[in-house]
Amino acid sequence: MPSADTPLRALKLVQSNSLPMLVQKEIERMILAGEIAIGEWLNESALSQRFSISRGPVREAFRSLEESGLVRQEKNRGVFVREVSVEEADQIYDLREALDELIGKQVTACATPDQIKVLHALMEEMDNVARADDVSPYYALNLRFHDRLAEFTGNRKLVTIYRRLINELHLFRLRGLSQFGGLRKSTDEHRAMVKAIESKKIEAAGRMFKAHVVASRRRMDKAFGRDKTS
Amino acid sequence: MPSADTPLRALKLVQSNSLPMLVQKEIERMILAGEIAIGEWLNESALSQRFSISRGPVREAFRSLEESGLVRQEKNRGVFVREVSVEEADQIYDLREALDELIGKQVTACATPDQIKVLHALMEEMDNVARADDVSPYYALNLRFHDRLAEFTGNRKLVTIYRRLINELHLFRLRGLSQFGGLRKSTDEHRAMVKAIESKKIEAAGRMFKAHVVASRRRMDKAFGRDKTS
DNA sequence: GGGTTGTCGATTGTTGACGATCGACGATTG
DNA sequence: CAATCGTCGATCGTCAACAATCGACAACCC
Repeated sequence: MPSADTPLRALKLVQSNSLPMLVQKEIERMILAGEIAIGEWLNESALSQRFSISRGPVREAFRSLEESGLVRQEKNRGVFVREVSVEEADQIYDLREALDELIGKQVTACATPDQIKVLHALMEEMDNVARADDVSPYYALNLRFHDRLAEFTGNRKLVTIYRRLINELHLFRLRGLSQFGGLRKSTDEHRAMVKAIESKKIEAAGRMFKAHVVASRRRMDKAFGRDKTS
Repeated sequence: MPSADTPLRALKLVQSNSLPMLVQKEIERMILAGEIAIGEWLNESALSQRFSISRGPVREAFRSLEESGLVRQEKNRGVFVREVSVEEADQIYDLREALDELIGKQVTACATPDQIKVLHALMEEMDNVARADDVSPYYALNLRFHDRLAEFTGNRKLVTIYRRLINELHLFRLRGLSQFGGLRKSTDEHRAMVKAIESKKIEAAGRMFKAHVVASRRRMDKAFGRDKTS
């Protein structure tokens, strides 16, 4: 949390963040936090008034958000929070399988002891909330866990793409509000993944990561009451 | 080439394309065609005057272009065509390996005879220009070939991501204008890829596609005079 | 003369206003 | 009474003007 208490920090903040960027981040936060419902219409002037700015920066933020897949724009109608269909979620999972496999391999190849410590710490936290079957914080921690893994590859483009996909999947999950459980199994898989990283077996880690996504997709399918026997 | 000769087409065109979108596409074209140099500064008002519109739509187009990775924005300074570093190109190739492997597998799993025909046609064209060592048209055909393959997966998100990566790689290539040859080897690999698709061997196709990216990266490294012995 | 500081033109950031378009509501007609 | 058409309010698309910021050049001081 970057607090702007000192003038120095405030200066850097003002220099780096433009109005449209700030608006973009705030709207993104609102969408991901569920403050704006899926499919809901985003009123340009209402938002600009809410932020006490004009419509220009809001429109620019909309363009960024559209490109990153969070909203959809209809000409002369406005922008809406995107609704991710089942088919699309499926396609995203296909991508995640490939990307997570890559993440597993790359992290195994280049992870530092410090980074592995971070992973262990996150796993411990997740263990705690999983024991209490506390889905909401578990979900957040899970996101952080996978995000860190993506970061540890050192591949910034990968991180960007990965985050966008996760965001869109989040959009899909928000439709059915069930957080589909399987917390214990998930933690077991995480443990196996980190173990694979520590053992420096690149290919094995890749398979492990991919398997985790596959299992994760299965859990989701189950929660949404559809079987993928094919 | 979508000609707007009939009023019906023009209507659809006007309805779907907004000014910012048009500008975005045009600037994207200019960048990829090399009409604007790498690192070059994009003058907001100059562009708006050139298109006979105001600065608003241009600014919105900039936001989209930034999010898609073609330009970089510096606050109070303007936007510049992004310069893709060697490190970044490397990272993109890592991603391409994973994505192309996925593409190979998925296309093999679901390609229709018609689609395979399209691939054959493209390969034949490439053969012709390769025989003449005509790099420029070969390059364009190669892009189309891979783009079609991505499309044939039916995974729209994959297509979007793939195209962005290809665009950024193109940005990198534009730095050193050498189109790094190896045309014959490239066509051989393409033939092997399509053969794998036709034989319906999913895993083999995946490996073949990945290998093509690896070889392609090697050729680039060579052309840029750096060895990857590590 | 080297370095610093003030000033200026150019460009970006932001705004408020105007015209165009859309969806909804109510009037009209068969 | 139902279906269609016209009108109206709300919202989007676009624009032109204003304010803030930057880089460069020149004047100034030591």
